[in-house]
Amino acid sequence: MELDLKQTLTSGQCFRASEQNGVWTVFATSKQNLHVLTVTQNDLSPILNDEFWFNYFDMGFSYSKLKQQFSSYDETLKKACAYAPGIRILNQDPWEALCSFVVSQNNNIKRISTIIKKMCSAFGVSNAFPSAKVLSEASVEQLNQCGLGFRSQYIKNTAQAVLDGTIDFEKLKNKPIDECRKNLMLIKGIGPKVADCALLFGLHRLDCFPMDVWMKKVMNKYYPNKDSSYFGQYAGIAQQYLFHWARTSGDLL
DNA sequence: GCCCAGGGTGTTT
DNA sequence: AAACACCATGGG
Repeated sequence: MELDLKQTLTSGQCFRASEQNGVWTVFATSKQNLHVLTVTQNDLSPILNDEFWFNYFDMGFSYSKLKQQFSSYDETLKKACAYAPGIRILNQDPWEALCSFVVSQNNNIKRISTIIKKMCSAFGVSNAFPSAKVLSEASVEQLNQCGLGFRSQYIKNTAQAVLDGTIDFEKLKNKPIDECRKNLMLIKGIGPKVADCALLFGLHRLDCFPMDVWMKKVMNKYYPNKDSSYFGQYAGIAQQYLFHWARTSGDLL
């Protein structure tokens, strides 16, 4: 079914999935409600038979056709697609995605997961992702308890912006991508990379092309005189294959 | 001890 | 506009 749980859930798009003895547990938010998934690679029916999780894993979109196209672009992208062909772009809650990638800055994936777990347990209702209201009202000292460090104030700024309407995810859905990025970057603590991740993983804007340290290495080495437009309207998906390959395969060394 | 991590801000050239 | 220090924190 061209969904690989491990490849998708460890590719650094979401930070609340874990595996034990082959059993995956995923926590996700929808309209401030917590969804919990328990699933194994051998039996994906909990995803295929549930409307929310079907959409979360983007099961309505054909990745195989896209991967064929990508593989004709160049050898690097072909290798990245073949390395983890079961990756799909998740449809995450916009608020949770934005928050998560504010946490991600100058940070590593394991520590991001730990921090978000602490945030959910400290500020969330029965382990759900904390609301914007709760986080905006939390003190910097309380947020620091989660290990946020210098990002505590950034989280507060972001939460406040969502509360007062400076950021309105519903409106962003109908706006051109440049306008979306500009809007998000009004907040102190949200730069181009965090904005792109929030748009790609939270609002499913597949043309967004987040440039983190790994993607900068990839672009410098393999695409020295190109930019994201080279990858077309689904550049964000190409980015995800390239990112995961670069970060975990060791081929870049 | 140093350098790095799905970066951003503020200051200095 | 490009280069740089600084930002907390844990792991290598």
